[in-house]
Amino acid sequence: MAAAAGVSFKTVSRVINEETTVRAATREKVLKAVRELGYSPNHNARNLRTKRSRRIGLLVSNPSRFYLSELQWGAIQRCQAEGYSLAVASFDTLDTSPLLRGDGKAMAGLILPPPLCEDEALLDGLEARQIPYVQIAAVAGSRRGDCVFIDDRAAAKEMTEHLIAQGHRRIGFIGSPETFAQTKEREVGYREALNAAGIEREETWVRDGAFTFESGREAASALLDLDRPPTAIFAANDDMAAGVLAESYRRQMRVPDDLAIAGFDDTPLATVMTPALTSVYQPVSEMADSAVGLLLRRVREPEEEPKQIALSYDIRPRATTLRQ
Amino acid sequence: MAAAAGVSFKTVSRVINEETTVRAATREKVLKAVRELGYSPNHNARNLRTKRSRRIGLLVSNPSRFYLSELQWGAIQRCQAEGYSLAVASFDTLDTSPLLRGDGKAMAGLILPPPLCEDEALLDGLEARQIPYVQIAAVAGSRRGDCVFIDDRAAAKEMTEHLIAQGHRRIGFIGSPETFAQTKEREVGYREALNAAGIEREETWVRDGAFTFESGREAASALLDLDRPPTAIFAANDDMAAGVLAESYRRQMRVPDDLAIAGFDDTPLATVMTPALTSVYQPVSEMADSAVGLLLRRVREPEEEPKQIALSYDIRPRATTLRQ
DNA sequence: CTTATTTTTGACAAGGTTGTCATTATCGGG
DNA sequence: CCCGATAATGACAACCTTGTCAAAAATAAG
Repeated sequence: MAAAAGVSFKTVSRVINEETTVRAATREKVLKAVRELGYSPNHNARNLRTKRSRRIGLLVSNPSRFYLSELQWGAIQRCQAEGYSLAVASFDTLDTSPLLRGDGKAMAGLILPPPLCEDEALLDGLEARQIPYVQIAAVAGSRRGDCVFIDDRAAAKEMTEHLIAQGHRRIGFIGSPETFAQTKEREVGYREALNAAGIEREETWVRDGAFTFESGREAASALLDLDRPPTAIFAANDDMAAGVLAESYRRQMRVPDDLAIAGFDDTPLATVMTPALTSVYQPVSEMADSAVGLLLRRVREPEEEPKQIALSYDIRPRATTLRQ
Repeated sequence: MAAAAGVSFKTVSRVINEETTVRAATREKVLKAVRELGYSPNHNARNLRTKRSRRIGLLVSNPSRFYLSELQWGAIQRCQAEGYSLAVASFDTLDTSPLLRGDGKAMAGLILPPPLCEDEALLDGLEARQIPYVQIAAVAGSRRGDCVFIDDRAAAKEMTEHLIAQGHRRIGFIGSPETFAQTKEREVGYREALNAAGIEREETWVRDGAFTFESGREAASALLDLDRPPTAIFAANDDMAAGVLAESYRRQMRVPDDLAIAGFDDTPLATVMTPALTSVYQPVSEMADSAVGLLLRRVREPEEEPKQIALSYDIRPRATTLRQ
């Protein structure tokens, strides 16, 4: 390669790395040879020498989270634009994850979607090894480093307000057990909206689900069996909302007239259901883009203050809450 | 590291690579030091020296393909089990894809889901560069190398037979334009089943869709507007089937009594719809597992004959076709 | 046209690993 | 207990880059 251009391999290196100390004529000569030979630098040798890597890792623990594929797509786009590549790995424990073994610097940084973004032990381990990371959608209390998120509480509050605006006073909520902080935030938003509207909330209106269609259906069944059942149900994700819809069909209730239904996440499911599901849209691929941006910033400026970026959500009212 | 075990770094290398020429006592000594120091080999140095890579690339062009996330999950599991890592990249053209630049051997091999698996130019390029690849779900005519697939034609035939068994004689099909080979295979299976059952098919029963919910709904609308509309509609994917269901709601038809609906792919959507959608299940994560297996085999034995693995599909009859 | 200064280029080492080959340790047999 | 054969280990080079520093070339100044 160097021979083809009639220069030393060091000069080639300089051209590749866009150093300024190369004469224009020489640069042209090298670039021409690069094109003709289809040369491109060896990543392994590069990374070995510089002890840096141009790879970003996306750590996943639960593939069913709908937005992983969209998150990933966004991350890929940005990574490639920046000359990085994206590796995806499933995460078991800090020690067994192959991404964290290797020479530690196998990855320039890691993207941590929930629930990993709230795994204290993992974050500790990463900090100890000085591996940059970005938390995706971590809740307020657990934002330790760079983080990208939406305000789940405000979004849930706004959605509940939407239901209230549709004339509902008895509104059920299907959430999750204590351990899922993000869902708990959504529940808090729901409560806040009811309080703000002066609606006296009954404890029986809130049920725990398990994020699945079936758990949503069961929770809906319990809610609708109440003596004075809710006229609207807000589920903390779309799958559970789909379960609510299924239960309303079973009971031959009309949606939204007998029962209004709202979901959260605005998964592809929402627009494919019949009637279409009112839901909260999150700009997932934008989140991914920002996450990669934060990661690269930290790679370049390791000592900067952590930055936490709130992106804007969007209530998407559809047929399950809008009377015609 | 070598010092800690009291041996040369070469002996450490031998232990790590499980070479047989190390005495048991020495091996133990080294392994102990490895554990204590949390040592693990530097991938870059390794790959640099061996000119091999322990990374597998998953090339994607269209993130909306439902099964990508499941395919990927299966691939990750197998890769990690084999000590490989998985990189995901979006593919534009052969020249611009960063996976193919680099020193060519940046990847041990590539997984090509549709429609990339049928991109002749891409396959040519990979063969020229001697980069191993596996085609996922390529149709019969375009299986050039190692390939993992299901028999789309037989599956569609079987699904159509299921509809016939439910008493349907007028069965519509929503497919795709000529260019989507896999969908065309499904259409052929559908035709075969009708022929085999002695049903005289009418040309108007087949409509082209665009894989989306909305295109499914439109195609269904056209089919149901026919003078003698079909009593069952088989859509070539689940999204379009969901569109058919939406249209049947709009027309206040009862499913499956007035109209039976079948989909293909058995996406998460199928079980979350109401009523649940009859669909064709593909063992996607098993496909991914096999694909990685084929890739590793080719890495080890580059000259072996290409192997083409047909995996078994499964008709999943649900409420959209089963009368109670 | 020469010298001093600055810009551009090249030589060499190093990064952590594996392959090759030489050396050392161990074992079995006399 | 010694010798030869075999098993285990180590020394050194190489993989392809980049960082450092010295050398060469170009430019400016006199």
